[in-house]
Amino acid sequence: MIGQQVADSIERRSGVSLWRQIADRILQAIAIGDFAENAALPPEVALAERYGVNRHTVRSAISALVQEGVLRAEQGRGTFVLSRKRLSYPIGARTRFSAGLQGQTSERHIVLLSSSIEPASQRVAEGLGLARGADVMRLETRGEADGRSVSRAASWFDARRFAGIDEAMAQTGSITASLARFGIDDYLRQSTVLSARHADAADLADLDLQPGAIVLVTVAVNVTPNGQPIQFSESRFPAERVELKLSAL
Amino acid sequence: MIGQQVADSIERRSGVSLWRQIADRILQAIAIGDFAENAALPPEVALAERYGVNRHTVRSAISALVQEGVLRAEQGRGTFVLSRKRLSYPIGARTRFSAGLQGQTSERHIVLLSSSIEPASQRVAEGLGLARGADVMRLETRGEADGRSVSRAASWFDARRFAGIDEAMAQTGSITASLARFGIDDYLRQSTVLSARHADAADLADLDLQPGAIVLVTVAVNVTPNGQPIQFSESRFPAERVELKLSAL
DNA sequence: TATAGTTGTCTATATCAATAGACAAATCTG
DNA sequence: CAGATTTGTCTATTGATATAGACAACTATA
Repeated sequence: MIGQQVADSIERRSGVSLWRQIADRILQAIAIGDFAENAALPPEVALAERYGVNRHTVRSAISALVQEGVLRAEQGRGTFVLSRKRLSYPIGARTRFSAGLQGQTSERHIVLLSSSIEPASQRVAEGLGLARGADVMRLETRGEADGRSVSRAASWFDARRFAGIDEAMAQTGSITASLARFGIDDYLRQSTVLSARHADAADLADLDLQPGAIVLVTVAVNVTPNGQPIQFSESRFPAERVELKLSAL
Repeated sequence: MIGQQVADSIERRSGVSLWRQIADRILQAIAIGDFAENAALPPEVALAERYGVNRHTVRSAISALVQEGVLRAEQGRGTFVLSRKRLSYPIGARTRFSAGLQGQTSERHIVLLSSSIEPASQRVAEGLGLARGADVMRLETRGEADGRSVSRAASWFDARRFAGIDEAMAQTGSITASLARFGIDDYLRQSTVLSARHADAADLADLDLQPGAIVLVTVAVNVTPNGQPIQFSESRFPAERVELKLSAL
């Protein structure tokens, strides 16, 4: 047994079904590296014993992961790991989507899903240093790497200062490039608050997740080098595909 | 409706029961501040309609939260919010347990649960810059603030250099103070990797959580100012009680 | 080519999760 | 006090979850 892999049992009558808990464990074991890519999982009977459940329950977990494209089951041979480990997404003073994932993926970009102008809510106004109710431009975006959805975010900008930033985003596919059109050559991450929760219906659809998945949530403010807030954002990352690596810049 | 509170619906046949999903939503709404302390929740029928479920399902969610000490239900009057918002736990180059929570709580300390000497696993050895299998001291600790469990961690130290650090921890209740006894006046956080998952059986017991809860997981390395690794740790935070605030120091 | 080991399928049963409806009990308001 | 609002309790029914056992289908290997 590698590391301090705890032989933790499973919780009953928890509101989370046993098959989902086991699927979570398997996903995590893969992400941690307990199972190499293309390696065979232990046979169903062994897993059932290890988790203290019926073989059929293990089968439910596995079939969910097969559906999800993480595993491949072959009758008579075994069940094999397909999926890669989690992407490691760096967060620090200079967080950039594409720069951060360099080397880990061959292709990545941001897709603009929608944009709208709305009055600033309390927290958006605070984050951007505007009056509550002031016009803000809201961009809904999805980050993709190698065809997998790795993030889903809402960003808010001062609608007056950054009028037309939605078009810039659609054209460039990059926040950094879009801000450059408004004379912002550099920006820093001022603050990041991190939490986690179950994915809601919107997350499931946008990030192509299975129900019951967990998302990491960051709420952040980007500022110019001299401290003026320019972007307030809430991003959601699928915990099964992404981990956040904090660099203290 | 405050902010962009999405009226997101609930996922069926997800492996996560509806009542648990709704309990999660309510917890989150409280943590975000949608419901003030002592405020009344909307009546059960209203919640049922809002989430598109039966009233009994909402009642299951509420009774779980009552059990958990987050809500208080009073017949004829309504259901009220007891719990505080989430603690905001700072993470940066100088992360210290007690220093970080200053101002948010009146009382906090670290409890040493157990200690042992074991051979270093792969990742511990890498983190501490030791040979795999070298003796390391492992400390299991729980962080408490105002009587609530807010973290659960395993820490590893070079057993030769820090022989007896377990006793120091037991006496001082502080990592910083214990390290000082070994001539470490200052240390920095070199790296932090962040992920999230469902709480396992050990987490549930240690952090006094209800089954189905989510934990934030950080894996970190602390180093001396000149870069020598001294501590490798894996910490788990209950997502419903704690958020992590990243400071780019 | 046997045989052991593995995944796939079927039937049956018990428990949990969710819906539905009705009414009691407590509280608040006019 | 009367009526409206809200939580608490009960019964009944349906579907999802989990267990149990048996056997078929396929694969690898001695």
